[in-house]
Amino acid sequence: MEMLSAKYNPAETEDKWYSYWLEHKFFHSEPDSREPYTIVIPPPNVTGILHMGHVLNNTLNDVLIRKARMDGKNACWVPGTDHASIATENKVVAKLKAMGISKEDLTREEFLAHAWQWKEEHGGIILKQLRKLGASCDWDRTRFTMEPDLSRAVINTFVYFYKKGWIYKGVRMVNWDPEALTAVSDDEVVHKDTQSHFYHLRYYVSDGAGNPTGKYLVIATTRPETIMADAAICVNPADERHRWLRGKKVLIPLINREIPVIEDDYVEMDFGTGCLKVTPAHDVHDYEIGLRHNLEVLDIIDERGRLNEKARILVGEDRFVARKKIVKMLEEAGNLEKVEEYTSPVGYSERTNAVIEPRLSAQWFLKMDTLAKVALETVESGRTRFIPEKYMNSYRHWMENARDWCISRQLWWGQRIPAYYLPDGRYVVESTPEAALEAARAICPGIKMEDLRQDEDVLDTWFSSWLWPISVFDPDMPGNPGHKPNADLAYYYPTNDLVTAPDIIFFWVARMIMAGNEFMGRQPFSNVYFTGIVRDKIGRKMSKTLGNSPDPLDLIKTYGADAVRIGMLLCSSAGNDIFYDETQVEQGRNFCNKIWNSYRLIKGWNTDASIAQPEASAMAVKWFANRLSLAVETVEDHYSKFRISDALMTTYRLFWDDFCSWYLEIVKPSFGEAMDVATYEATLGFFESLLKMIHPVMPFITEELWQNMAPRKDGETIMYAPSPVSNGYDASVIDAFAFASEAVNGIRNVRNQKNIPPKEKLSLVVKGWFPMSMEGIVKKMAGVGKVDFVSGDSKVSGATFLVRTTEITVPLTGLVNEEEEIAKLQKDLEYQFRFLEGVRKKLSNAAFTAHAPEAVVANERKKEADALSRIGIIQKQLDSLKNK
RNA sequence: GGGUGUGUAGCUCAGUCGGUUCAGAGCACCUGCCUUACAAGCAGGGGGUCGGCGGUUCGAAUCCGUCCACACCCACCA
Repeated sequence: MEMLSAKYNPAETEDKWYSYWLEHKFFHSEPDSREPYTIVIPPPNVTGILHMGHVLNNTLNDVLIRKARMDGKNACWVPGTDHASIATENKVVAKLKAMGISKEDLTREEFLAHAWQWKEEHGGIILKQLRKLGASCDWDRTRFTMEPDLSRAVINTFVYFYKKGWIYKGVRMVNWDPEALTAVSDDEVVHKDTQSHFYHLRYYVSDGAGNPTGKYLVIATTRPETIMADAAICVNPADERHRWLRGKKVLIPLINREIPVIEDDYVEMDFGTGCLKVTPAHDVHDYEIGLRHNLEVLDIIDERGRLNEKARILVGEDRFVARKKIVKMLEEAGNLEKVEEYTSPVGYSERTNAVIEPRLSAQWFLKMDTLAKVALETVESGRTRFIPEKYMNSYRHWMENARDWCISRQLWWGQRIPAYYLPDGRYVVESTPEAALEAARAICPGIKMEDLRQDEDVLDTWFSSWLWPISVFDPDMPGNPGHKPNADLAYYYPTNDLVTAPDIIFFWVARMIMAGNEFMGRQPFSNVYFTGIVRDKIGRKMSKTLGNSPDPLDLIKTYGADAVRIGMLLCSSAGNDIFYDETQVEQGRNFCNKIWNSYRLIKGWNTDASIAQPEASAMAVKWFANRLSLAVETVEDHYSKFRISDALMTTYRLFWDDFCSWYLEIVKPSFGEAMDVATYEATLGFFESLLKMIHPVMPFITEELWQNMAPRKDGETIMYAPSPVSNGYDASVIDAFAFASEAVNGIRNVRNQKNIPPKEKLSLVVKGWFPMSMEGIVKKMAGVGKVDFVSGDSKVSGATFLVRTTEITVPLTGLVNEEEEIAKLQKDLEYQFRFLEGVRKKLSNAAFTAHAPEAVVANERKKEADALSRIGIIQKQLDSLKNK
């Protein structure tokens, strides 16, 4: 074989192996007799592009799915995209605007044609990008939430709930986005403290004939532009200050419309002036007061946030412009008493950042009570587990307070609500126009198709994505009349793990649990792993506007996909935000290089059957076999608890420290010499096990080396090589090696301090316990030629150090500075005395020996004995140095 | 305003049941090395009052209280 380059080159290998995997359909899954392991991707927006959050999420997904595959499960990762109605419609509107086309000038059909074209151009880019990351999705199963199949699932679901009586239409105060021209759900409103003003306005008491008397009351409002819609002034019935107003009428400034003064407990006496203007059409709470007092609802703001003709003044002005103007008018009219600076929470649209306008409109709602109750129970019973568990609390709070879900959106991009109106205003809900016509004829014989008008609204995007774990397998959705059993659904559902960000716990996770329970009678996934939010290294969220988000594809190009995956995983403990730092990707790249070069070393070795296995090598093989088993157990434990970064770190250190720095250095033959066959084969075996352990996190380099290290047939892959298993381990071997490595460190330390070149052989005098099996290893790793084991009374001089209670001396006549040696020993002695003092204090405490468990006390006694023994040794050394 | 969570080395984090020579890891840093796999490397090293205070206990990074700082979620004081 050709010489491998000194540096790993990811670009060359990644495309090659990804194509190989695709070619052999290694990612594809079909139901069979194996245990299934299923993940559905959190579908990214169809027109989105890959950002660091996706990298994190999909790396974790890929690690889990690859691990499961190597564990022998039938692993299926279903990819796909979300039509993201508001986000996508906004993008299309913006694009059309740039082309000089306004949405209003288009018919619904024309607009949708543009939208679909946009989708064809940009849709799925993100899925292609995921391939660069190594994501092993079953691409044959790729889904899109607005494809015909999944749309059918959505419509059927709507009809299902409507017929169940859980979907209803109602006029409600909704969160209106005047830019997107649609209602949005409560969850899509972001409250931000906003600097504004508190205007104190005089309302004069009417004389009964619509003329102002000299008396007035004062209200405080942040929205003076809505006074024309006032229906009453409200005071608290217990408020003495305003008793005189009872039964009076007052006049709205500027327009002089007469409104009553009413009383309601809602009004806080100590806030503002104690007088509240009630504007039922433009405030949720005012609307409720209006209902209680039977007040007129006067809507003076249009869908774009402009005053309409009902306002009588400032008609056509934007609400914020109108606010400025009306303040001036009020001031001139003498109605403005004062203006205060004021900060209050204001709702903004998550999508457009427009200030939300509370607005009355007819919307469709889905009842949440039963769905939420069952969904809460699913998580509380542990059928779905949250990792980390802390999200349980907010989940419970939300589920216990879930309000009915406003599922209609005044958009075109999405599934159109299957409600069909008759000319008389009645409507029917059916999954197809034909069925609707039939239903309509039942209540209105002779009606024709062209008489029916379908509802203009579409459904909230989440009303399709909540079906995702079911609909990707069976778009017909169980629960509907005539539904046939579906083999895929039966096999893959419920899915195992869901990896997602915590900010969509209510939008998506909770609702999938609801749909899963409703249609399947059980949870859609067993575990939900919440990732953190990816931030830059100084803690800011990654965003386009800040420009602090690297392009993942650039990173992959520079460092390689494996390195990017490692960089992401290194800093990702579950549930904590991720502070992304490019140095972590560098660390990943360095690790790739380390793996690469260790392989170059092994590959360069020649074997010679006539060479006997050196003792040190035999011991190293024995030790590493044990060490490997221990690590496998640790890693498995980490995976079982979703501690992915810990699993990675354990593997990383096993490879770098134990395998490269210790094992390979021990078995490495001198330059130009051959190696014995037994060691060589054991080494290859270890290396393969290590590659398999690393593969889920670094798929490309491990496939490359695995393919290279032995002849492989076409169609073979490390992807399906079984995960290494533990054969159990002998703790005494691992401990003996640990002792040996401490001894080696001590000797190297002496070498460093005395400036002894590495090639110069040292001799060693050992007093005390020493694992004889490790002698060869110590000799090789520390450059030691001769070891003398002597009794405790022997006098030795040189550089001395302790390993546990064993005294090891490097005899160095000439090189040892006795002053320094004495100072060092004295310092050590002091430490030992302090330590002993602490231990004895504990032991002399009667309460301690009485209360503490036997094992703890015994351990303290051992500590005492060890300390005494070490003190004895050090003192003897000091004596011999001083008496010279 | 209410709730939840976090605070351990310069940075990112682990630390399970209160007790192992427990104060750890990785990175960064310092010193010495271009030693024939790897300078993207090797060998060695320094560094923390476990956010503050108080309590429980024989014993506290760990449990309780309180305060401080930060983060997130929820929320109608017009």
